[in-house]
Order: sequence, then C-alpha cells, then structure tokens
Amino acid sequence: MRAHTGRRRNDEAKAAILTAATDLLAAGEPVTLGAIAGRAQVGKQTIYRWWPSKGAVVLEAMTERARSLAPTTSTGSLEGDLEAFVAATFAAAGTPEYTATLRGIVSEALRDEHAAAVLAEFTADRREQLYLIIERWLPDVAADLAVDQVYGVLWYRLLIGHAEVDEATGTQLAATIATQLHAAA
Amino acid sequence: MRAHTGRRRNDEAKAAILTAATDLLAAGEPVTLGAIAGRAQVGKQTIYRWWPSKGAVVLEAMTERARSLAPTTSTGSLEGDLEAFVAATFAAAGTPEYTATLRGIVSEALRDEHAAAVLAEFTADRREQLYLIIERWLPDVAADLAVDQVYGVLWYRLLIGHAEVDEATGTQLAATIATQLHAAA
Amino acid sequence: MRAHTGRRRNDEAKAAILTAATDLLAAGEPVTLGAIAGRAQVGKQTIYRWWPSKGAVVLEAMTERARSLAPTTSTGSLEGDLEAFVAATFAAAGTPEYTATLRGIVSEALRDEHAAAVLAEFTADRREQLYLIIERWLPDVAADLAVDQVYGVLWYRLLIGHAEVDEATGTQLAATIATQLHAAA
Amino acid sequence: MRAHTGRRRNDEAKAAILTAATDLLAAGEPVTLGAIAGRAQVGKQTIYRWWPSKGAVVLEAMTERARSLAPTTSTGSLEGDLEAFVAATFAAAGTPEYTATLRGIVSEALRDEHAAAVLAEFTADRREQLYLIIERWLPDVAADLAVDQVYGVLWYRLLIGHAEVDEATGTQLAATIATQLHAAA
DNA sequence: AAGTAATCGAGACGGTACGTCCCGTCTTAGC
DNA sequence: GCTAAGACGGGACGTACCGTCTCGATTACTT
Repeated sequence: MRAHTGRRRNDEAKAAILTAATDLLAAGEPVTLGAIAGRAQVGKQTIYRWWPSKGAVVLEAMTERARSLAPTTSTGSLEGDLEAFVAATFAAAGTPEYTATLRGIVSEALRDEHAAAVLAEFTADRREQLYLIIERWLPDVAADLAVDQVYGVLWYRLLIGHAEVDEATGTQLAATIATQLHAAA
Repeated sequence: MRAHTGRRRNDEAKAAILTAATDLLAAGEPVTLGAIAGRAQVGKQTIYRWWPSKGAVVLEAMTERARSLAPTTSTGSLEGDLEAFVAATFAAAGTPEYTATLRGIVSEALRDEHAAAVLAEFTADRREQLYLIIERWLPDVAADLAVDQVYGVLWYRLLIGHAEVDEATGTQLAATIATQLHAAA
Repeated sequence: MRAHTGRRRNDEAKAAILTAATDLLAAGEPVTLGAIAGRAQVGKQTIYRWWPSKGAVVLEAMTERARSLAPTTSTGSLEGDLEAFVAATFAAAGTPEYTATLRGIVSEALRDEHAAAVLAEFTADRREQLYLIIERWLPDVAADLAVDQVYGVLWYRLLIGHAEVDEATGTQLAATIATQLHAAA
Repeated sequence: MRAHTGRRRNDEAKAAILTAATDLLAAGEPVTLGAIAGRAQVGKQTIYRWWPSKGAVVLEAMTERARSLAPTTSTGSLEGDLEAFVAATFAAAGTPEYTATLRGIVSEALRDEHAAAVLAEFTADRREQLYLIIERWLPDVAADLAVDQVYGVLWYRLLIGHAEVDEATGTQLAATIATQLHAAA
C-alpha cells in the first residue's frame, strides 16, 4: 500500500466556495447549492466532499469572518472592556451586509441540523469571549444570564428588525450589564 | 356597482387551516402547504386566496394562540408583576411544543417578507404587554432596552438552544430587570 | 302557492355564452369555463344549468354555425350535386377561423364524453346530408365508405395540417368519389 | 472548451418513461405527468429535461411502437400490396388498446405544438410507406389524395367512433383505392 | 516516460414541495 | 326563482432545489 496517490485537493476551490456563499448571503440572493457551486466555478460534489450540508458551508463562511471582529484588549476596567467589546460587536453586526448574513445563517440553522451545530459552536465561541472579559474582573460571578442578555438583545433586534443594532446601543447595554454584574458580585 | 358579490369567505375553512398549521408545527412534522391543505381538508388555492405565503399562515396560527398566554393582572409591585409575567412567558415558551413552533415561525419569517411582517406585529404586541406593566409603576423610565433584554434572552436561547428557557430563568431575569429599571428611574 | 316567482331566464345569456365560446375557440385562446363565463358576463352556474360540461357548450356553439353551410340544391347530376356540396364544405372548413374551431372541437370531444356525443351527432348530421345527395341518384348503392372517404380527407387534413383543405381539393375528391359510386352501382 | 461534461443521459430512464407513457395510454388510465414519472421511477424534471411537454413524450412513445406495424413486402400486384398494407394497418389500429392510444395522441397534439410536430412527423412517415407501395406499381400517378383517403377514413372513424375500423374495412377500401389509381394512371 | 488513482467541473439523476391554473360545485346578494 | 360574482375541494401542471451519481479531463505520485 502506498502513502498517497492521485490529485491533491484544491484549496483555492475551498476558498472560492466560502467566498461565493458569503457573497450570495450578503447580496440577499437565494443561497442555493447550485448557485454557490456555479459562482465558485466548482462542482457540487466538491462541496459535499468537505461539508455535510448546505447550511454547514454557509455557516463556516460566516464564522471565519466573525472570529476577528471584536477587540479583546483590556482598557483597565470591567466597564471599559465590556463597552469596547459590546459596542464593537454591535457596530459590526449592525452593518447591512452583516445583518443580512447573520439572518441568513439563522435561517439555515433552523432547517439544517449540521448548520445548527455550527451555529451553536459559533455563538458559544462568541459567548466565551464575553465570559473571559467578565471573568478577568469578576472571577466568581455567575455571568450566564448577563452574557445572554447582551447577545439576546443583539440577535433579537437583528431578527425582528424593530430597533437599531448600533454602537450606541452596545455602549448603553454594556453599562447596564456592568452595573448588574457588580451588584451580583 | 355592488358592494360585494359571490360566496363569502368560509370561516370554518380558515379555522381548519390555522389549526392544521399549528398541529403540524407542534407535532414536528414537515409543514408543507400540501400537508396543511390535506389535513384541513382544503384546496391549496383556498390558502393562497387568503394568505400571501405559507409563512404568513403559520405565523397567523401562532399569533392567535400566543395572545392569551401571559398574565397581566397586578400583584402589587413592579417586581411581582414583572416576575409573574416573565416567568409565565418563559414557562410557556419553554415547552417543547411551543419551542418548536416559535423556531418554525422564525424560520418562515426569515424567508418570507409577509411572514416577517406578521412576526414583527406579533412580537410588537408581546413587547407592548411588557411596556404596559413597567409603565404602570415607572411611567417615565425608558424601557426599550430592558424589554429587549427580556425577549432577547428568550428568543436567543430558543434559537440557539444552549441554555434552558424555563420559569426559573424567567424569575431570575425579571428580578434583574426590575433592579435595572429602578436604578434608571 | 304561487304560479311563478323569480326572475325569468335570460335567453340573451345563452346566446352570449355560445358567442363567447366560439370567439375564444376561433381566437385560439385557451377555452376555459372561467374565460367563457367572464367574456359572456355570465355566472359559471348559468352555463352548467344548460350544458353538462364545457365541451358540450363549445360543440353546440360550433354546431349552430355549421348547419347552414353546404348547399343541398340539385344541379341535375350526381357529379354536379356532389361537387357543389363537397367543394362548398371544403371551402368553408378551410378558412383559418373555421379550421381552428373544428380542431378545438375535436380537442374537447377527446376529453369529454358529453362533447364527444355532440360531435358524434354533428358529424352524423353532416354525413346524412351527403347520403341524401347520393341516394337521390343511386338509391341502392352502399355509400358508407364513400361518405367516410370524403369527411375522412377533410378531418384528417384539418387535424394533421399536412395538406390544404380548399375548394379545389373538394372538387377533385367529389369527382373521384362519384366515379367510385357509379362503378359500385 | 470541452465537447461535453457531466453525466450522460440515462437511456434506461428514457426507455422507462416511454414505456410508462404507452402503458398508461393503453390501460386507459389518466396520463398524468406525475403518473408517468411515478411508474417509470423517474423524477418529473428528467422528463422535462428531454421533452418539451407531456404530449411530446406520449407521441414519441407511440411513434416508436407504430413504425413496426404494417407489412411492406410485395405480393405481386398493386391490389395485393395495397390490401396487405391497408388491411394490416386497419386491423392494428382497430384494437381497443391502439385506438385509445391514437385518440390520446391527437388530444395531446391539439393542445401542444411540440406534440403536433411529432404527430405530423409520425403521420408523414405512415403516408410515405403507402406512397412507396403505390409508386412501385404506378410511378407516375399523383397519389396524394388517394393516400389521404385511406388514412382519412382510418382517423375519421377512430376519432368519431361511428363505424368500425377493422380488417374488412381495410380490405374493401384498398380495393376501391386500387381501382381509382388504375383509372388515374 | 508510463502507469495509476484521487480529485476536479459539469451536469443528469430520483425525489419533494412549491405556487398556479382550471374544473365542476356551492353560496351569497341583487334583481 | 334566476342571475353574476366568486369561494370552495380537488388535482395536474411545470419549476426550483436538494443531495447523489456518473462522466471525461486533469494532476501528481510511483514505478
């Protein structure tokens, strides 16, 4: 038996697929697998070789982008760190392109269990970032509910669309949550 | 010209359609238009005559049910009223049947603008209930963000599924929000 | 008990229905019952009160027109009478409007047994006219096959469209059939 | 640019579709596209990928069958050849199964231009067979009208249903037409 | 250099749901 | 009582995607 034969896999294709998915999502066009494959100049089978379902592709496309979003450098206080992080998160999520993408992601996750798993992982990662910030200043407080209040407002407004998701909201919310955490400590 | 001619809308059919939609949603079966029509003993055209899309049907079905959910009777304090309402809301939303339905609704709303409009109306109605409770005790406080924190946690957990939506959570969240509101007043 | 109440039935409506059917047929537009009713400014139920099916309406519309088509006056010989009748029949049937109508009729008759019955009656009537002409000159000859040859060529060409249906063809065919009948006598 | 990419057309599927169509037609069951697809174990899209309409499928199914129907071997005389061919044609077309099929085909052709084109081709092929027989014995006679008399009687009787389509009729008609042709030569 | 095999783009496949169209029936209010 | 309008249950239509399967072409390692 030999170590390896055959053509190597094309990493450009993988990148093209993720880009195509993000583009479609952001453009508001229907995100069909055929459309992704066509736009990426890739066969559908190539997509299924690497992802278990359409939703998983879309989510991975998003996740990559989102990871490098909000700052984690410290400002010297819980209030400051919280505000910097939450405001940046809200500011980014509030851009029209990003909003469309996040909505698209939830839409996929609700129809596809693979996508749901990736979304769960993605949001867990985001929550973890926030935990770490809180833990640095208040290591013993139970922060679960506070964290969910932050992301809850974000996603709720994104999905329903009844109110702004912007930096100011993030700032205001961060201050409120900081007070709440200090009181609980 | 006449005011109206032709057969009137059959309200039994309307009720049967909404019931069928809710049943399928709650049963976790795929909510196909054909399935709704079949279960309601109704032609598909009858559905499309009165609703612009599948999602709109599903949402209207839900909205009707949800309106009579959480109590609005007063307990004598903001804390008490808030806790009663939020805890009841979380308890109801946390049942598996209801969770499935709400998730299905968002899924529809994200793909269908008509459904999105109905979801917006539904959630606006829910928020309004909460505003009224707060306003009774603190008429001058800006409650928007507080209200969104409550429903934000609810929907965020429902959609991601990483944490419980139950009465205890509702109780705890209500207390936190009450404190927050008193501080802001 | 009263002798009669209610609105009298509207014979104009009947005429309007038949006209509408013929118009649609000749115009090549899809002959749906809704279209007939709409064009005739008539309720669908009014149509079904008088005809058993859509096809029957269409056929009656045609039959009325067709009955007064070919001459039956005598010219003094079998050849002459036959030629006059057949040439006139072919000339009339060959007009584009008439062709479209006849094709439409067969189309209805093939999908609707009521329509088929009326078409059978209509064609029987047409054949009868031809029998009478032949019988006047050759009372004892079996003319069935000869008659079917005449109408066969007519309908076959109308339906397939591979060759002309015109006066010249009718003339030529009449001469051939006359010879055939004389030989058989 | 490549000559071809992608999976090739599945000829088994094509055969299964045509068989299913013929079976339904012959069985007198409603020839639904869904029924054809279901019986052929084929997706509806596969049918629409290769035929422009339902009627085209049905006609192609028929055409294939019909080509190997009537004999073209010579018997030694025009009368003999004509009788053999026409009698065989009438005998075959007169079977209940075949009659139903042919009627169904015309029905399709009258509603669908693609089907009409295939029917035109099919009938042209049948006429050509008859021309060839006549031409062998009488190369210079104009046989168009004679040929249409034969097929005219066939189709006229099939569609109206007022008289038999059987071997005896074919035999009698062949004799008549043979005489007619000899006279014209 | 020739042989071998994994991977590629393309696209046909079986299947499910969609939203539209039309049929023939039923139900109104108006004349 | 009959009408025009039009809603009803039902069912076929042709389209859009899904996720799988099948091609010939390409690529890269092994011999």
